[in-house]
Amino acid sequence: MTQSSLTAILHLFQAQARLEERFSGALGGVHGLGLKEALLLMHLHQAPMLRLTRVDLAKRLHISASTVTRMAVPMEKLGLVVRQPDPRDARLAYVVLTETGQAIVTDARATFERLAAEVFRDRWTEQEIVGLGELLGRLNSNQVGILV
Amino acid sequence: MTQSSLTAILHLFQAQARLEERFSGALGGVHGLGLKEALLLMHLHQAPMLRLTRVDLAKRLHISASTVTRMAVPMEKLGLVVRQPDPRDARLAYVVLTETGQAIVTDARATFERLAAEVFRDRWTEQEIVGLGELLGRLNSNQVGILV
DNA sequence: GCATAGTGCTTGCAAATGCAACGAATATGC
DNA sequence: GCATATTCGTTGCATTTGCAAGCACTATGC
Repeated sequence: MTQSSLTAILHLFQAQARLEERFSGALGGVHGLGLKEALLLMHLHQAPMLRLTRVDLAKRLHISASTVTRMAVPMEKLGLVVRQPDPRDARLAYVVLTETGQAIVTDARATFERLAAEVFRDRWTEQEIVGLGELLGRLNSNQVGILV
Repeated sequence: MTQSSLTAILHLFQAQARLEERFSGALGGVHGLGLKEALLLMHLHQAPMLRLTRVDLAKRLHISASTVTRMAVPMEKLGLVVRQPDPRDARLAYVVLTETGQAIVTDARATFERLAAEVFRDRWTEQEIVGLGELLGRLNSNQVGILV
């Protein structure tokens, strides 16, 4: 049991490292977005009112709040997101997806899907892909994800 | 097919982010090693003659060669690894695991196994863990991993 | 053999990132 | 109500990291 657990975890780390390289390059080339920027937009895309606070984003992306603050600046300048203070709680500053941002995120998601399909194109059956997704999903069962 | 592929990839990213947090914290607390340092040592541990060149390490760890150079410095000072030039090719500088390093890597691997087992402790059957490992292993089939 | 190309490693520099401290605002305990 | 604790967001600072350039060495083509 401990042997198979270690195997699974090490393979997961290895797989992620390679996939991140692959996705970062391709996403950056197509949309000028980094992988992390794309994931941020996708989180906003499936959030109620297309918005999330910065700490909420930080938790979902597993990065620090300061990084979210800094990532948001250039994305605001590009018009992908807008800063929106909360009228009830003056501490909160939502990051809101704009219409431009929605268009970009739709595009980025399509690229994501294409890249993901490529990963499994050879030697994978639909059932295996679904199985992998379900097992990994179970690992994230107490997490907030992008998927609807 | 593209939908299930996307699901699997997004879950993989999400799972890795959480596991990296978990493992980084625990490994650092126990051995004073970062996750990446531990993985570097584990790669050396299963390599022929307990050694690898810096570029080889970089490829296996999916980091740049300069990062390997810099990571090696403090680990040499701690006596975990030693620099060993190749007599045949003066360009090569192997990173060699010392006896101290072997002891540490054995320890770190035990910690790794314990942490990995914890991840799956609840709601996972042995068969599911093995299945996950095999599917992820297939994603890495053309990669050089740590596992023997 | 020699010129050229390629490889391994290091270093300078810039970008990214986390941590801790801070200020502002809200929540809590009494 | 008020004092204290907590939360959110930002900023300064240090650390980490990759990229590009450079140096030393080796392989290749002729």
